[in-house]
Amino acid sequence: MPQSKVISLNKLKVACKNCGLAKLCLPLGLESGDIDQLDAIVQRNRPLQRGGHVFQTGDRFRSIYVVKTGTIKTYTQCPNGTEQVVGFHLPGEVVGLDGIECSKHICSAKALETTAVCEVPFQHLEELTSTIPDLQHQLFRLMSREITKETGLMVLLGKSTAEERLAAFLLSLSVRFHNRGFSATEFNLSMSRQEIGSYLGLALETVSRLFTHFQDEKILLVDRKHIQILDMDLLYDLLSNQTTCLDKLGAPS
Amino acid sequence: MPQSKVISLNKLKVACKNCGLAKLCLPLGLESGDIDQLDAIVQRNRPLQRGGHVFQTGDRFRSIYVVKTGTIKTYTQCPNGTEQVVGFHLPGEVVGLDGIECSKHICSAKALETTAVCEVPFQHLEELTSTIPDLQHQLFRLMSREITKETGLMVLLGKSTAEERLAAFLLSLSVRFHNRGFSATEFNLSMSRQEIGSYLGLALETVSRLFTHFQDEKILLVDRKHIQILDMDLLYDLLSNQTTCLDKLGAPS
DNA sequence: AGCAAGTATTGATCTGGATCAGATTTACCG
DNA sequence: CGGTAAATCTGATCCAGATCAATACTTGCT
Repeated sequence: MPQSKVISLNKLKVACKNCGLAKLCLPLGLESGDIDQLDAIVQRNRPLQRGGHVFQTGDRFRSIYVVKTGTIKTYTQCPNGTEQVVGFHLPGEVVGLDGIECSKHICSAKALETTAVCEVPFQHLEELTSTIPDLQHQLFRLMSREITKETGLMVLLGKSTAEERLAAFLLSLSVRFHNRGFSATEFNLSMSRQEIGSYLGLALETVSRLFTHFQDEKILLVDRKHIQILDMDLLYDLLSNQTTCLDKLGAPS
Repeated sequence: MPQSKVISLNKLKVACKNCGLAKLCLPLGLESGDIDQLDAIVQRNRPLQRGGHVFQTGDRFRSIYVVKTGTIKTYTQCPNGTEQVVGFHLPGEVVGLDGIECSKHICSAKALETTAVCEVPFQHLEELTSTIPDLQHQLFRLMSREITKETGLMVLLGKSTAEERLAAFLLSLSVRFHNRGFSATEFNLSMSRQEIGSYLGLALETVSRLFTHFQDEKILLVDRKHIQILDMDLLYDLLSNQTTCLDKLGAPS
């Protein structure tokens, strides 16, 4: 069916094929024709405002979502009202895989800033993975990464000091930004101290103090949400007796 | 090809079809013929002695493994020599999924007692999942469960007190034993206090003291590795202000 | 602009659980 | 068996980080 040129171009522009994140995302390792098939099932809805939910705890599981631009945090709500952050998700990272098991989401996902996500209906995806072995393999790899990432965080939470946790967190962000073509040494945090603390199992005051401390040590330059890493080596040194390699904290291999 | 009756019977005996764990394992939801196909690729090697390794960190990833009898612990080694336990795996639970991403294992898996595992070569499994949608779905579910399980543990490690952690651990074991047809209130721990502590992010002394404390409170009866839960309700109460539902700590939904 | 509400910093104090140390019990093995 | 190593328990001390508290700084709202 013929379509107007304008629409075609528009579609082309947002296609997986032309997406800068393709090598971090589901299309990795796929042939051109296969990417087109994947493309056909991906839904690109209008971007979420800060605070908007991708899904919430208890929602029926229908799709997985890939962050295109912006940042997503995933979190669970405790009975006493407090929330516990379980992940921060940068462009190219998948959210919602937790929902497969019970056909409903067991955490909530909300945008920390204006954020665009690609929605991939899971039933369609499963049909595709049956016929495209490379896609199946890539989905297994993404899920496996999710597992290793969380294992790494468990180790970090189980054993490390506050200093080591924040260092690991910053280095993880640094590596992930770098892999997405951004600076490894200078970036903006899209999450609050409170959220960082919740994620790392620390009080927000401790996070704040550590930023000050890292600044005193000339490791960082901190201006509110803006972070500049002055001495990458010192930051790495803080992790020297950790198992936790950065690839287990969200950096792709 | 005809085979002697003895061998046939023998094979039948260990077939997935006749395995009591089938409903916890890969065959869940599969039709009879499909189970046979799965069965054909499963390798059942001789049981491991206590301390024997299923795989070690850095090993090339070839297979995933399902515990048939016994217990497996997975752990990582820190540069300073200490080890960090990342999981305990009971019959019907899968180990090795972490290896998919980088084609090598990022943790080690060792038997805590005499343990039999079913080895499932992953390449063969991927070929099968392409042609058996139910099997593909079940594998996705198992991986999703792994993710939610670890998320639950992260939350536990991030926020909870020592008491809450041990309570959650014991209840998780209780539920899992129960699902496997064993008593929910009386069981033997196959791991040491040290290993429990490592897993829960606690010192072994703390674990020991908590067992004593739970016994004083008439919640448990502890005799070395033998545990009897006297008051299940009190144990649950300790978790009352936790997000962590037990299904996130390894209990199937 | 000016108020209100959230967010961050900094200081003072307190405590849960780590660490250190010793005694006791249990498992292993020649 | 007895002897040695490993695991467990228990007590005493200490400290990293939580909690409480007060003060700024930011941001949005009317």
